[in-house]
Amino acid sequence: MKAQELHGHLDALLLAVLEQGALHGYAIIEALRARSDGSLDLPTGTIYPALRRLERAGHVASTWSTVSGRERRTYELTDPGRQALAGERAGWREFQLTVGRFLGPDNPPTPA
Amino acid sequence: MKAQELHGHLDALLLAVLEQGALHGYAIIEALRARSDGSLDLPTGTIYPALRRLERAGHVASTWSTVSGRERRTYELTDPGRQALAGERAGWREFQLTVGRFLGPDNPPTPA
DNA sequence: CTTCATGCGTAGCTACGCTACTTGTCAGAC
DNA sequence: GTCTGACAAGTAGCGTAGCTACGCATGAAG
Repeated sequence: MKAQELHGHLDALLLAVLEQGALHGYAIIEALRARSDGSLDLPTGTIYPALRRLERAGHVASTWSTVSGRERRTYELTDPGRQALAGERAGWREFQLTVGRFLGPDNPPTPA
Repeated sequence: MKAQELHGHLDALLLAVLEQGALHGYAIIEALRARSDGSLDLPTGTIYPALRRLERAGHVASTWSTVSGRERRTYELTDPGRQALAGERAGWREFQLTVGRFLGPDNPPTPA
C-alpha cells in the first residue's frame, strides 16, 4: 500500500493503537504492522516526529524508562487524546462515505 | 471536511468524475461539490494543476472549445485513464479496509 | 568480533493541496 | 454607462507532513 495516502490519517491511527494501552515507539510500529497484516510498515522517520506532534498537541504523554539497558519512551493516550480520537473516528467515517460515493464499487450515480 | 485528507486520493476522484462523461475544469469542481453534497468544495488552484498532472500522465486528454465567447478546456478519460481508475478503486478498497481496521466503529481487537 | 534486532532521534527532500492572485467574457443591476 | 458577479482558465508561492537516509547506543547470537 502506498503509505503517502495516509496523509492526514496517521495521527488517528497512532491514537487508535494507543487506545488499547501504552506503548513505546518501536512497539507502535510493530503493532501497526501486525494489525494491518503487514500493509502498514512505517519508518521511524514517520512515527517519531508524529508522536512528538501528538505530544505537543497534548494528545499523548510520554515517560522514559530503561529496559535491560535500553532507553524507552512510552506513550499513553491522554483524555484530550481520547476525545481527539473520537473526533478522528467521526472524520474518518465522513471521509470514507464521501470518497466512497465516488470510488465505491457500487457507485454508478446514473445506472439504469 | 478537511480537504487536506484528500492527499493522494484526489486523482482518483477526478478520474471517477470523468468516468461519467467529459467535463471542463469548472464543471468538474461543480460536479464534485454536487455529488458530495457540498463536502468537497475544491479551489481551482487544486483542480487545474491536478488535471495537468493527469494529462501529463496520459490518464485524461483535453480539447479546447469556445462556448459563448468563453474558452473551455474539456477533459475526457483515456483508456489508460480507465485502467488507472480501476487500480485506484482497488487501492481505495484496500486503504479503506486497512484504516478501517483501526478507526472502524466496531474495531476493538480486545473487547471482552 | 561482527552482525543483527532493539530503540531513539534528526536533517533534508519531495509531493501535493491551498491561498491568493491575474486575465478575460458576458449578463444583469443601478 | 458602469459596476458587480457568475463563468472559465491559469500561476506563484506556501505549508504540511510523510519519506529517505543517516547517526548513535545496547545486548544477544554466531
